[in-house]
Order: sequence, then C-alpha cells, then structure tokens
Amino acid sequence: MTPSEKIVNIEEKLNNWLREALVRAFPESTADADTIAVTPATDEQFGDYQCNAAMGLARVLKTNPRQIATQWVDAVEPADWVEQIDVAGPGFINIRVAAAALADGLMAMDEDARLCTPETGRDRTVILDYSSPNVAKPMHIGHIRSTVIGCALDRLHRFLGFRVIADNHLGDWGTQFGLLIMGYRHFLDETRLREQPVEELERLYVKSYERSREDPDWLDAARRELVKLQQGDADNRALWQSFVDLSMREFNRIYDRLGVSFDVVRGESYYRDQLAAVVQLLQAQGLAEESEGAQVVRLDDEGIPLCIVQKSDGGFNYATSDLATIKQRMEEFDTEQIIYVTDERQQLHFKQCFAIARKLGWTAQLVHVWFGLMRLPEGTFSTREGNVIKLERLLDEAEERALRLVQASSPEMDAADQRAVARAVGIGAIKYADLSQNPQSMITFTWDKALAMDGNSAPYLQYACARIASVQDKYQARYSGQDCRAYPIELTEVVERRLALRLLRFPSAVNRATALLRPSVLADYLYELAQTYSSFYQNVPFLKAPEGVRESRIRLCGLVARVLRQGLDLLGIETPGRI
RNA sequence: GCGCCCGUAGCUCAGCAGGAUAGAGCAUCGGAUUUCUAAUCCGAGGGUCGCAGGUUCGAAUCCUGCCGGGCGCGCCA
Repeated sequence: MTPSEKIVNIEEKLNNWLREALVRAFPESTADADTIAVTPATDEQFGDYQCNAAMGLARVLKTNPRQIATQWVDAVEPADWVEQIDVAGPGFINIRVAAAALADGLMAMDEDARLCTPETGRDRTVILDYSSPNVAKPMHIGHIRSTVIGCALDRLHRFLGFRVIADNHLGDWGTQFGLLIMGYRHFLDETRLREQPVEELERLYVKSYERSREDPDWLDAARRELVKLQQGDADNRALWQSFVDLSMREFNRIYDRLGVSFDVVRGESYYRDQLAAVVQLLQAQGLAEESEGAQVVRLDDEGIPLCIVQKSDGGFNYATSDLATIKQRMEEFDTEQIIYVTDERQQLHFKQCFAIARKLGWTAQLVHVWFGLMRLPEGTFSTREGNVIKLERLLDEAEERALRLVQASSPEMDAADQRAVARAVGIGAIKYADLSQNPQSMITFTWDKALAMDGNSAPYLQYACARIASVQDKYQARYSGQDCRAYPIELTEVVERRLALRLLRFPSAVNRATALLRPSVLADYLYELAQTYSSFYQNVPFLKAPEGVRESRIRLCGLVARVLRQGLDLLGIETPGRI
C-alpha cells in the first residue's frame, strides 16, 4: 500500500461521517451508501461542501426533507474537524470544514509524490487505439483531436496505475493501394517526392482516382495491382512498404513535436492473414450468412443495420479487420478494456463490431470515445476544395506566435531558450484548445481560437507555474538555507481557503476525467485552480508577509505548482520553468 | 425514411450520474503596475438555456413531440 492510499481525503471522510449518522438517525432507511455523498458547495457562502441526499430520501421515507436533514444533522458525531454544519432551504446540508483539517490535507498532499491520488487502475490492462492516420495522406488539423485526446487518456490511465498499451492502428491496407500504385507508376514527380513525399503520394492517389472514374481500363488495372499486392508480389510489396515508410517518417516528425509515443504501431496490414479465419469463425458460429454474394452478419436484434464481413469479390473490409484486431489484442495482452478514439462518423461501424464481438462471446469491454468533426467557418474542409490545413502548418504557426510573445515579454532570455519556451507554449495552446472542450461537439476551427494564448488556455496555466517558480527562486535567494516545510500551512485569508479546497479536489478531478474518458474534466479543474491562484497571487503578499505566514504561503504556491504541472503533464502539456 | 450528436451572453464554449441567484474566455466599457513575471488582477454591462408539453418539492440537466444544423445508414476506411 502506498502512502497515498492510507490517506482518506476530506470528501470521503465526510461521506463516512454522514453515512454513520444516517444509520443512527434513520435505521429503517435502506439507502445505499453511494447515494449519500457530499459535493463541493455550489456557492462558498453556503460552506465548503454540501449534501443533497435528504431531499431524495424524503421521497423514500415519505417525510418532509427539511425534517430529515435536521434529524440527520442532529445525529452526527461531534467532530473537531468540522467547523459548522447546518440545514438550509428545502433540506440542503451545508458543511464548513475546520481550516486546520484543510491544512492537514494539504500537508499530506505535499508529502506525497502522487498528490494523494490512489492507484485505482493497478493490475488492470487497457488498450488505447488512437491517432491511427492513413498512410499516403498528410495529417491535417482534423487528425489532431484523436491524437491529443488519446494521448491524454493514455497518460491519465498510466498515472492511475493501469497497464496501458497505446496502439497506433494505421490505415495501411485496403483498396486504395491499387490506385496509388498505378498513380505512382504513371504520374510520379521525383522531385516532389523527395521534397514533400506524403503530399506527393496523396497527389498521385487523387490523380489516379480521377482517372479511374472516366477510364474503366485504368480501374481494372488498379484492381490487378491490388490483387498482386495482396498475393505478395515482390515489386508491389516493396512499393507499398516504401509508402508506409515515407508516411511514418512524416507522422513521427509530428508525434515528436507533440510529445506523443506509442507502445505498438500495428496497421491494418498486420492482421491481413487473420481475416479469413474471422469470417470462418463467424460462419462456424452461425453468425455470418451469404447475401448478394457477400458474407454478412445480421444485427436486427440489436436494432442496427447488418455488417458486411466479406465482399462478394472475396475481399475483406474494415469490420473484419477490426474484429481480427480485437481477437489478437485479447489473446496477446489479456486486456479487459479496449478504448478507440475516432471521429463521430465511425459510430455505427464500432456499434456493429462491438455487437459482433459480444455475439462471439468475447469479453473485453469495448468503448468508442468519439468526437465531433472539425470544420472551417466556411464549411467542411476537403482535399477537393483545397482548404485543408496541414497539421504541420498549424504547429509552425503556433510556435511562431508563441515566439513573438516570448520575445516581447522576455527579451533578456537567450534565443535558444526562447525557442524552447515557444515550443512548449505554442504546442500546449493547441492541445489545450482541444482538450478543454467537450469532445462531442463539433469544432469550428479558427486560428485565433486554436492558438489562444490568454484567458482559458494552456499558456495561462503555464504562466501561473512560471510565476510560482520565480517566487520560489526569490524566496531561496532571500532566505537561503531556510526550509519552508519546517513551518505549517495555515489558512487565514478567504482566498487561501478557496485555494485549499481546490487543491484538495485534484484526485477526484483525475479520477473523474479518467472514468468519464473526458480530459476536459481535468482541464476545467486546472483552469479553476489557476484562476484561484492568480487571484491569490495578485491580492495577497507572500515574500513580504511576516515569518510563518510567508512560509505557509510559499508552501501553498509550491503545491499549486506541483498540481498544475502534474495535471498539465497528464494532458500531455509541458510546463517550461520560465516564460 | 431510420439512427447518433449539437442548439446556453454579440462571438467561442463550460455546466447536463436533477439542486440554492445559469458560468468562463473573447469582444466592449471602467479601474489596478515605485512592491512576488500585467500572457495578470479587480469591476460593469450583456441570457425567454432552440420551441412546446410532461415527470419532480425542484429541470439548462430526465422523458415526448416539433424546429434548425452536423454526421451516418451492404460490398470505402
């Protein structure tokens, strides 16, 4: 057991305390303990925490909620760590915790490497399938959401102790390669290939595709090339491999800049020899049947359309590939959960896959985390209209904007440091813009929003950290040799109390973000913490405060910095030491 | 036609395992820097939470219908 698990946080302590009192006051109540829980007060004038369970109980016990709350409160064990408890309105129970108890909680956090966050995922395996770009297509701004959200979910799970296998399931196999090979053989511009390989591959594909629409012979030729590739023809395989290699080189350059890495990079091609077996399995189980020459699985009982698992020409498709992937992952990694992060257009596809997996008796919990499409103010972007914004250009622009800011505000910093800060700030801004938003809404891309560097943004959080680092330096310089941890944390100002309550909520923010698979929950939390801190910073003196108060406040600053850094790290955002 | 999602301040969005007077950012207006980094802080204005019903002591949140928008729906992935 790690130290962090011995610590019962204040909310838990309050929950247990209230549950005991409820049993005493209403032995006949059979309310399950989980429904009796405190939440942070909606308004600090009411207290620190509130419990709304009395109103719910009133329905069950058929009594006046206000009376239940009163009897309940009367039954609590007197506790020195609770400063005040009272009933308000229709039956809200408001609780104010003693400042000393909050301070104790903070000091426990301060001594714990994990900031009192329990490892709830220990001994559990989860596979995260995210990013998954298509070979021979440049990554554009639409690809950033899967990558950034997936990366944050990855980090959150790891922090909670899960064994995470991040798998980049590349789109590296499929009918498009026949056309691409034809395009490559007939239209290749070697100079372009050298300079912008993936862009050139995309151009070749588009050109070949256009040709195929007016020229049936071309289409036939492309099909033949595809069959040759699938049968292992040496030339075509070598060509295909070079497409994959060129694409990976470019993807990796972007992943490096984003600080994203994978445990496994297995494209669809990895499973190509397992597809026939999947169809055979489905047939053997009586799940697949012939329809119009294709093999299909009917899903009427699930209320969703049937799913084709083998085309009438004998080829396999996406669903079959994903089923093979699930099987392989369950067998190889003994995973209890697989999480897919893709855009909303794949909802039906995954519903079908998951339903078939269930019918096969596969036990892994399959979850699709989907997000809304990204679009431009003038509408959806498309290669045809040429309004696609390449991901690399977005990253460049972000770093340039951030560099201008850094140069303006820290002219004394040397150029290399300025660039390093600009990288962290620019990339952080882009990631945060995505992570702080409910994934399910459609995003309208605008440069100003994606690259916002003030207000609710990563740079705001990074800036708060940088100020704290500066305060800590000045403290060290003025009081060298003094350890502020020798002094207790004491909360006197209103804003300090507010700060304390926020800090103590870190573990639950992390847990909730992970359980709901929504990094935005953590982003919101961090922003609120930073706001409270900024207000504290602006309105309360630290270095000029008298001894004791000074140290307490420096400790608070240090704890805020640790929480912000840890939280941002879980979102995949760096925090430079200085800005 | 069927299915999934979205509709909250001028703009972009939080809030939606029901709770007290609906919150941020941007923009606008007004203040704060001899003092810990002004990428900041303090304050003001700004709302029929798409519309109409229903459930409930209580609905932005749950249910039904409608309107508007996005996406998907047998051989692409």
